Amino acid sequence: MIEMAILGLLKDREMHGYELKKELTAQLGQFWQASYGSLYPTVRRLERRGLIELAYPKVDVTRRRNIYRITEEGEKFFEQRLCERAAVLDDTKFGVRFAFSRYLTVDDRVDLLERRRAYLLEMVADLREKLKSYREKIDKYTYRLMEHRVDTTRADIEWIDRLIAEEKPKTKPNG
Amino acid sequence: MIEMAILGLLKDREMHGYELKKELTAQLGQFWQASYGSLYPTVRRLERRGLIELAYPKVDVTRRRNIYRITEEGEKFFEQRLCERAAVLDDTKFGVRFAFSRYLTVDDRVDLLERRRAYLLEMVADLREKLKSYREKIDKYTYRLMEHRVDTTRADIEWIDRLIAEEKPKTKPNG
DNA sequence: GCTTAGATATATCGATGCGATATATCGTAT
DNA sequence: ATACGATATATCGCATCGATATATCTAAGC
Repeated sequence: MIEMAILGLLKDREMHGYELKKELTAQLGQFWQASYGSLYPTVRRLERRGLIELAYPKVDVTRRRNIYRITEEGEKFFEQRLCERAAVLDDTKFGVRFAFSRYLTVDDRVDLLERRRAYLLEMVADLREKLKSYREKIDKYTYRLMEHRVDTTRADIEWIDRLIAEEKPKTKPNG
Repeated sequence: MIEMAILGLLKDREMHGYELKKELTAQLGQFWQASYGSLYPTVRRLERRGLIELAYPKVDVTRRRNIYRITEEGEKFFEQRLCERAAVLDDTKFGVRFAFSRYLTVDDRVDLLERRRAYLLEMVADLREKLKSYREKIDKYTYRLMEHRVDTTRADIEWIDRLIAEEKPKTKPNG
């Protein structure tokens, strides 16, 4: 997912590693702790694969800053992955895709939201079933944690419903 | 964290790997996807360190099931880690600790909840500041994601407040 | 009794990610 | 001058993930 986040940020403008780290923390820090240990190796990997490249090769030697830009191939890769139907849409995967969903068509964005919605509904149903069947068997605090997850997931679904309602009129102007 | 989860489960009763995987998914599946790729190596590591051991060595050869139990050393390790003050109390770290908080004293449990509360309050304050200063600078969907996080985190804090209120009267019987 | 299918059970591979740390330079305040 | 905190890149060892291989057990259908 860090690959996608880096490509998404570089699609906006050229950046160097340290800058990417700051932006990742600021904009997407809710989903994971962007560490140098994953950032720099991933940047290298993307460069090796030709998905990004140095913007001003060797010019900024004095400052030792490596400023990167996304390549055409990188853009293709990014856009393909972005609208790809992922089997599991957990918090991180959904978060990164939604954060860059300005690069999706309205239809694909609504589709993303609806698949996330389905995933969350399934999770709530599973948890509800477990809460019923486990009631006396599991620990009080584990039980509380499951109840809590049901509550917050319901709030998530309501948030998604509002977003879908906002997006949909554009595709199907009717009610 | 999988180490702690495995030790916590084995503190209740003896289990083999496959069973551990099922319990992890059922009880703690909200926090991470317990995969075989992390489960079996972790079990091995815990065995090598003497924190768990085979319950019936070589007896169940026919079924090839390795049934493990926690050792005294494992229990010590588990209890120390459980009440240890972690610098960061993200979802996973808090979740695992809370799920096994029946092994904590009331005071330590309240302390855990209050540290999680402080962590979440800080996160909300950070996000609020970012929402103000970034308003026009960042993308609409990234912005929505941050708003969403603020909302759900507030719900989280309310849940914690209710739990603290439930726990506290036992230590300080007064209001 | 024979075979097939799905659940049970253990294990490992390569890739990815994390936390800590090393190193050096830049900007600026004393 | 120099001392310090922010900027910047990089790597090490370990933990974790997703996919896959392999074998056995169980139950159903013939």
